[in-house]
Parts: sequence; structure tokens; C-alpha cells
Amino acid sequence: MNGITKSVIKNSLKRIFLYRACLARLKLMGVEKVFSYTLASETGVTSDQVRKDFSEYNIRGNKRGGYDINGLLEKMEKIFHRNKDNNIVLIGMGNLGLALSKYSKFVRRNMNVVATFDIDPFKQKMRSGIPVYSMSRLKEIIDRFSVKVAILAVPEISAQEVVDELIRHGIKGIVNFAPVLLKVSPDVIINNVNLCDELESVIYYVHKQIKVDGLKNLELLYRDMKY
Amino acid sequence: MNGITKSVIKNSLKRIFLYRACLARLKLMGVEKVFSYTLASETGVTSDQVRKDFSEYNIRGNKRGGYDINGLLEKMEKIFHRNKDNNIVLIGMGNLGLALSKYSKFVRRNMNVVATFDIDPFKQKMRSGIPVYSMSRLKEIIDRFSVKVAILAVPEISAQEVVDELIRHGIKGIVNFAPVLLKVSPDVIINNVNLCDELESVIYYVHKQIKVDGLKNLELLYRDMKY
DNA sequence: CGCTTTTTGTGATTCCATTCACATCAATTC
DNA sequence: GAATTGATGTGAATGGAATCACAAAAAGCG
Repeated sequence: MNGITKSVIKNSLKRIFLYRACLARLKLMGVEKVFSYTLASETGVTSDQVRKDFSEYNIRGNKRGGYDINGLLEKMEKIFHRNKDNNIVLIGMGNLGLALSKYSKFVRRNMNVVATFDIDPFKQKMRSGIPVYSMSRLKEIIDRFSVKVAILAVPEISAQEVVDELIRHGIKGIVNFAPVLLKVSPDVIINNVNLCDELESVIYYVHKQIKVDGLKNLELLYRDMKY
Repeated sequence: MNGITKSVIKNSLKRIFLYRACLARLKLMGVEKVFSYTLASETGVTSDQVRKDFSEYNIRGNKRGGYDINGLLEKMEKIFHRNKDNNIVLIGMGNLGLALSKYSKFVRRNMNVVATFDIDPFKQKMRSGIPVYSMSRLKEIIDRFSVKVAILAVPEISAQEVVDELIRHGIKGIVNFAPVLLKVSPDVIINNVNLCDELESVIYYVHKQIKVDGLKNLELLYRDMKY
């Protein structure tokens, strides 16, 4: 249980998700095949990038014929283990945890939150279909549903403690919404999602942009004055 | 309003946030100064990286003396405009929107959700202190509070339409929770947060890890059989 | 005060992701 | 069925971020 763990999700994987979302949309529209440049312009990358990414994940198309959307989506499902169900547990039923437990998009991608956990006995009852258990039943549920991945939405103060327990019971991957860097052994995958940072990043760039625009305007003004 | 916009938040900026969180913690513990390697080991990066990042954002310390925590935090506040309040609007009061509107950590970082909006008239009443308005009052609120940044938590079907409206009324940056790539002009900053993708990434790496471990075990078994 | 120690700050280097360029293959046309 | 066209797939080149290595500065010490 040593070592700080940063999120290390590859950009190429994120782009693959983009492509998939785009493909699903095209499929709904009745489109049957795409070319790398179609997908590229839809997702705002270059066609080289699309092909290189596909190459990395061993996805191939037909020379000249482009890619068959159904085949592509099937291949992706296989790669991302979407064919089998993935059972998830969610720890912490505060505001965020509650919202995540109701988030219907997980289910649509075969990711099932089979149970949620909270230390607050008041919260330990059925809510919106998904049961809320006390932490004492964690091991039982993880074993019964072969859970390997957890969502962590507990206060930062208890995050590390909960993580240690999760890992002790066999959890191998965690999406962590608590704003702390968790210490885990390197075989456990952590993906940190820090909502404050996401918002603050945008604020930073907006302020910067405004400053740049301001300077541009000044330059323009200066030029106008000069001539 | 052309062009697909991917999130482009620099890694160095994300690390600066990490450092700041760490510094705040150290400050609470009564620590007054740090060295680059202290901060590094606390955040799981190298000390070179810390110094390089600081250099990028023009943060400097004292040769041999390290960095004064208070000075560092002040400098960061200035860089990130934490001295002045940042007013935010939140669009979409579904499960996620509701949770975000109650997310107390925003306020602690001077990011105030001044109002929320939803098309559902049933939701348009005071909830947990923050008012829920109809979209018709968007412009009024944006102007009154000089809002430049919005959080988007609407269904994907209406996301683009809402974004167009936001930008028309002067919004310059958006944290987008809808799983769609928004089309905006390049002077608007978009930060996409896709919860499904975050979870699915972890699942992907966990399966991969298990496969790798499995192979390792096979190799071990093979070696055992051989000798 | 000059010598040693310690840590910063940054040019040089390495490494990895993206982009380029083109060989390769499949379809279509003549 | 050869020639042409239009796409893929991938080595090679490029660019940008992380790491290295060291000069410069500050603190301590004799």
C-alpha cells in the first residue's frame, strides 16, 4: 500500500471513446460505414490520428472501403469488455454519490452499480432501486458480485481508509471523486476526478483568454492611433 | 460557432492544483516552508517537475531556502484569480446538476454558483439556498453577476442548443457534463467531463491488468514445471 | 571573508505522442 | 485484366513534455 497514484488514462483511449460515441450516433442515423476522415472531422482530430489510434488498439478496416460501423462497434465492445456485465460498488451516498447512483448512463454501457455503501445508518435503506448498505457488508457484496471496480464519493477525510478496505477485499480499480491523492500499490488503477479543479481550470483559461483579447485590442488601438 | 472543441487542460496546470492542495494541507499542519522534493514526494512527481512547473507559471523560491508556503499559496491565488469571486451559473437541475449545486467545495474556492436554470417549471423554486430559474432569465442573471463560466448538466439532446444560448449571452468557459462534443468558436473554453468514460477507462485498465497478471502467473507456472 | 553545502532555475537531452509520407491493398473503370 | 483511383496502415520525422545536469545563488561555518 505504498506510492501515490495519479490518474494515468491514455489520451488514445479517451479518443477511442470519442470515436465510439460518434459511431453510435452515426449508426442511429442509419449510416453503415465510415472513413477515417469522416470520424476525424466529427471528433475534431486528424484522420491520421484516427488510424493511428485504431492501429494501437488493433482495430482494422478495409483498404479503400473504410470501416464498417457495426464491425467497428463490435470490435470496441470486445476490447472494452462491454459484452460481459461489469459490476460496480459505490461508496458514499452524499449529494454526489446519490446522483451517481441514479446516473442511468452507466447501465446503458453495461456498468451496473450493484450496491452502494454509507456509514450513515439513516441512509441505509432502498433508494431508487439500488440498496444502501453499511460498510460491514462490503466484503460479502464484492465477493457475491465479483466486483473489481469501485466509485469513491466519500469525504476526503475518510477516503484513504475506505480505499485500504476496498483493496483488502479485492477491488482493483477506483474512480475517486474525493480531492485527495490516494496511496495504493501500483497494481491498483486509480482515476481521480476533481470537480473543483475541472471548474477552476476553465476559470483560469477564461481569465487568460480575456487578458489576451484585451492585449489584442490594445495593439489594435495603438495601431489606430499611430496611423 | 464552428469547430469541435476538445478539453485542453494542460497537465502542468493540473499538477499546480495538486501542489496547491498539498500546500494547503501542509499549512494546516503548521509547516511553513517546503523544498521541491518535499512537494514532489507528497504528490508523486519528481522534484525537477515541480520546479519546471513553477518556472512555467513564474513561481519562484529562494535558492537553498526552498519555498515559503504562505508566499506560494498567495502567488497561486493571484495566478488563479482566487482573490476575486468567480460567479458561475449551472444549467440543468437533474440528478447531477442538483448534486453539483450543493457541492460545497466550489464555494470554499471562491467559485459561487449564483443561480441554476432548468426548463422544468416544477424545479423552478428555491432549493438548498440556490434559486432555480427558467431559461428566460438567463441573460438577466449573467449580466447582473458578470458571469463568464457555466456548468452544463443538461441531457445531451439539448446541450448544443443551450451552449449556443450561453455563448450568445457572453459565457466564455464551460464545464460540460453532457456526453457530446460541443461546437463552439475557438475563443470559448470547453472542459468535457464524461463520467461514463472515466469509469469505463478504469474498467479497461483493470481487465488489462488482470490479463497481464494472469500471463505472469502462467509464466511462473511454466518455469516451475520446467525445473 | 572565502569555502562548502544545499537547493533553485533552466538550457540540453531524452522520450513519447502526434503528424507526415508513402507503400500497400482493394475497388472501379476502360 | 491492366491502369487508375482512393482508402488504409505504419515506419519516419517532428514537436512538445518530462527528465537530466549543471550553473547560480543563498546559507552556514571556520
